[in-house]
Amino acid sequence: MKTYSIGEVAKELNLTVYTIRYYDKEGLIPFVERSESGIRLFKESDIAALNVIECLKASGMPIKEIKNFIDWCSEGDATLQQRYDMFMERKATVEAQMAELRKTMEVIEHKCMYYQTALEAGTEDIHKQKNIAASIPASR
Amino acid sequence: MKTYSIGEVAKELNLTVYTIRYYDKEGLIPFVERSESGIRLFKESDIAALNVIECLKASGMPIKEIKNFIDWCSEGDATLQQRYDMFMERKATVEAQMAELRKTMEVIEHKCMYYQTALEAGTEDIHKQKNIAASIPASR
DNA sequence: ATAATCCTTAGAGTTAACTCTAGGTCAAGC
DNA sequence: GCTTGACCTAGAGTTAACTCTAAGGATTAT
Repeated sequence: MKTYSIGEVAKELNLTVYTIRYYDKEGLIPFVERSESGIRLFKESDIAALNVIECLKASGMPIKEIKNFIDWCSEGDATLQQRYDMFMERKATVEAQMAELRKTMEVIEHKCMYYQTALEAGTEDIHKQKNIAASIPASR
Repeated sequence: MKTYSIGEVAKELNLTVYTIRYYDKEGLIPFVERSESGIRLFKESDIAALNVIECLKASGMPIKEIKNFIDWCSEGDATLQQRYDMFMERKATVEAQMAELRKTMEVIEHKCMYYQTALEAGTEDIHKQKNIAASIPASR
């Protein structure tokens, strides 16, 4: 079976070798086998597992919680429920993150328009005028 | 004009007073005025500014870059172009983050289904069977 | 066979963003 | 007038996730 070196895996996953060794130290990839001389030999399935780890990381999960999941995987079918629950919870947090990003985007888009208008006018005062203008009728 | 204490602002924005003081230390809120005895007096507009800061933070912008923006704001109309460019760039990065979150979500949803099937079968082997089954016709 | 370029470990250093502590000052209520 | 709780600063401590260094072993290319 073909295997890959840590450098090859790092390049493929856009990680540094330091990061992969750090993940190993933290117990995220206990399944990676070694050559007689101690060199890590990554199988295709190990790379797939690293991709899942990257996905969990992208979902905002801290390394220690990812380790829990990896431990559950090693424990077999007895932990299927935990793993299912974990992914359902991940789904909920990612949905929440998407909702927050949409809110953030709204504010940013509003600011883009604000500065576009200000740029066209050559001054930010154009926005302050709005309120002054609105107050004129009352002052008449 | 009504003002608010740091504690009131912290509660309203769901921050700690430590965090707000830290932002002040980092130069994010130089416009907040003080009482004679040195106590911070937050105006409504200061709270609005903190909301923009929170928005930039939510977009993944580091504090030091947010400070650049705050400095530009103090410099007036001469920096309108920079500020516009900055928000346009923010818009692009938030769009990229949304795209990545969508990818992450796909993987997670796939995993949810994977574990649902495994739970129903009582074993993860159900997924390994797929490949074995697929290889049977060839082995006949 | 020897240089270059991988790989290994243990452990120290870095960075961002808080988070807290110590030692004070200040303002409101009893 | 005194206690209580919120405010202040300077600076130390924490945490997560890397990131790198030192010292050495293995593999490949000429």
